[in-house]
Amino acid sequence: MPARASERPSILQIAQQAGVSSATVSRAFSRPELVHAETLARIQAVARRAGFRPNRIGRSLRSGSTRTIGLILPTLSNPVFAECFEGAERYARESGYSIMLTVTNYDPARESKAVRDLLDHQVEGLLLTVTDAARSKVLASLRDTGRPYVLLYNESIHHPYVSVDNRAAARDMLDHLYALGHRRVAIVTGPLIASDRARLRLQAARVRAAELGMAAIAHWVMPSHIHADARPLATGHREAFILEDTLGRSDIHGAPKVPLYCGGQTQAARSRFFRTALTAPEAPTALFCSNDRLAASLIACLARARIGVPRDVSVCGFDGIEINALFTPALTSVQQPSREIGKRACQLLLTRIQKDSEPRSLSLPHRLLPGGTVAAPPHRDVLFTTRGTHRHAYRPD
Amino acid sequence: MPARASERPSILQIAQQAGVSSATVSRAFSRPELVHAETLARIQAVARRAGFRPNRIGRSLRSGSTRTIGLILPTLSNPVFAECFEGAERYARESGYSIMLTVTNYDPARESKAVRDLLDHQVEGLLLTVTDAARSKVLASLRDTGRPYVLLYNESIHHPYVSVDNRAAARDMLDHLYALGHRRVAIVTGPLIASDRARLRLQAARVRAAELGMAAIAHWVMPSHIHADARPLATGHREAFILEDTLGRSDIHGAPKVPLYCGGQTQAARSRFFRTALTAPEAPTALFCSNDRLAASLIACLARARIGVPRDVSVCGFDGIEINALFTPALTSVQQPSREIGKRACQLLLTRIQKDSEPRSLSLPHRLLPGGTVAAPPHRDVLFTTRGTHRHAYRPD
DNA sequence: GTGAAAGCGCTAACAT
DNA sequence: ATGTTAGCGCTTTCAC
Repeated sequence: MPARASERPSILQIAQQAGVSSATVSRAFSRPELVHAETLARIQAVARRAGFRPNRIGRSLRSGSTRTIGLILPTLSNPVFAECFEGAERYARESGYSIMLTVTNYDPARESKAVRDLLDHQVEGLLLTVTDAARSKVLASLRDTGRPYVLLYNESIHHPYVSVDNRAAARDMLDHLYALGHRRVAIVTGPLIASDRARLRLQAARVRAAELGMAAIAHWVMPSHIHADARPLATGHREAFILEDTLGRSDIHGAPKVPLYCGGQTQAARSRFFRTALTAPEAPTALFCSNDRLAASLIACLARARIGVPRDVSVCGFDGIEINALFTPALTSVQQPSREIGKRACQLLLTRIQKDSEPRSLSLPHRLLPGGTVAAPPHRDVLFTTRGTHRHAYRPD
Repeated sequence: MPARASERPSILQIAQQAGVSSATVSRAFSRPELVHAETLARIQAVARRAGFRPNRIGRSLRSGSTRTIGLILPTLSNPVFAECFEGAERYARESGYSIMLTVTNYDPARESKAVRDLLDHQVEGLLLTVTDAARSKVLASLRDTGRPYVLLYNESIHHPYVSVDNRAAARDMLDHLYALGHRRVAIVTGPLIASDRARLRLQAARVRAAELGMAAIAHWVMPSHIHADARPLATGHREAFILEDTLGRSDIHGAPKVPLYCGGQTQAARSRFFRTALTAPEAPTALFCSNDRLAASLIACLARARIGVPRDVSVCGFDGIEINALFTPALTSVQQPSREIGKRACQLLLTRIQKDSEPRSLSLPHRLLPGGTVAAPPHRDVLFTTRGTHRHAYRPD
């Protein structure tokens, strides 16, 4: 019967009851092979009876090692990060490490505070996704502390990271759209385009569009309340987004940098916007969303405006979360190996912690997952007019 | 410029540089109002320059308080738990507490290990969801330690919890189905029916069906690979599930307790199963799934078998996760306030920690969220035969 | 308002 | 194989 919390025994009481020194009890738990079998058994018996387990705070203070790592993610509502967490957590647990986790909701102030808090807890390393690695003050100071850390999803030339090649992934999606006949594509993001990944993808997509001789890519911004973890757009949003290269170089492509704000606060206003924007002469035939949640929301939004996907417009996302396959039609996306990103980042981090090795980065392969939401562009003259059975309804056809 | 990790200064060096004792530096950080303004400023200046922040391991050891709580969840891939985490984490963070998180994948052995590990880390309390609260050995021993803890989602008469009233929620869904004309309902679960919530809902649904004069509720078990976080069914699955009342009473209702295993490993086998099972004379007209992810998988599965929802069969879930609204048609479900469950549980826990108060439980209100996947039952003679435009396709009608 | 001193629970260096 | 000793970084009396 274990003792109650208030009476939790220390190593000294166990030592006395077992008739040995505290050092021997310590060895019995941390390096049992150094202790005589009989002594070990006696200590274990006493410890079990008393409900004793070594206090890791004491151990951490003395040994200087907490066997704990910190994890900082924007949110867990997005399955991308939830899966990444699970990959990292599993690897950490199997390596004997515990995880302290906090979320930032894409707020740089929270990112800074989280880093400080976790360092105060003496985590041995940090795994984190920041909104914008290039502009993050806290990342620079984290590097200066000498504590190992690895970025998740943020590609950066100044910090170790594990990610996919966002530019290549965006290019692949553009190629896919081009191959199907699309020549006018818009990129759709939430108001959180401060995210460096989204910017990287947008920029690479624009370069690729130019290379392929496609029309310049427009940038549409969805209002925040469609996208759960978004903050409101600042007023004057048309000026709010100066898209820059996250890796520090300037955007060399001459495409328009001013985003177009999509619709207002009401469903009716958004429906009007989409019906107008998608029937204009130079309207995009495909909408490339910066992530899958946004893509799913957008499709629902278009459905309410009676705009069919992919019949009237093609839609694709980014992330390749598992739920995509359960939509009808399945969402076309670029899959990131999120679990693997978490796992490999944790592996890199633990290597750095244990061997004090050089920081390294890793680009993991992405995969284009074709779904049913992207098809050849429709002829303009049948847009919004023809009626018929939808190929992808739930019911038998 | 902060010092590198190896040279991280201690309170003593700061004291020396500031010309005060270590006690004063300590006060400057933990109770600054006790320190003279000038002294405080001097200490802060020195600390900033040296990059000093108090080591929380030292503080925890001395003060006996880590300001950390442990969180144990089955998985974060299910948005129910991800949202719950966010609710708890936010409340904890705003109260000055950090969180150590681990997942168990519904494995009781991992649950036990997680509790031990977190207690070793001297967490001040524990928030956890276990597979089966009534049978959990580790919960009983956790209670004996005297450490505060609150269960999430597990309703239990022996432990404090925050949950919805699972029986009432299941009854409400049965009433909803009944009102629409359904008289034969099957419950569909993953192989993880070891979950006490799912058992509670199944049992309450059976009782309600009897009260309403409906046919006895059958229990279908989906094979594991449809449901991401499931482990394989043991062989002899037909005998594997003896459904018992989680709260300790026996199941008084005489409905069949042996579940029916749905289909095999291939899509073709499952399609065959569903087409047969749903056209039988006494076939269910509605399928009540134990959670929303399962319901979404099932609908996709039925679609592949060319069985329309809700045209040929109605389907509903449990949890009310946000993504439900993005399916077409939207998934009918019972909503649990997951974020609120996390928040309130954390609140209860911190109260217990800070005031050493009595353990209390909380039943939060659920809400039936009608979607498009439940409709009046079809006439048997039109089942699988009529063709036509689906009301809920993405494209305009 | 500040300092001196003790010690939280443990481990590591050294001694035997 | 085990004991002795010192001390990790901090907080907390208790004194002044």
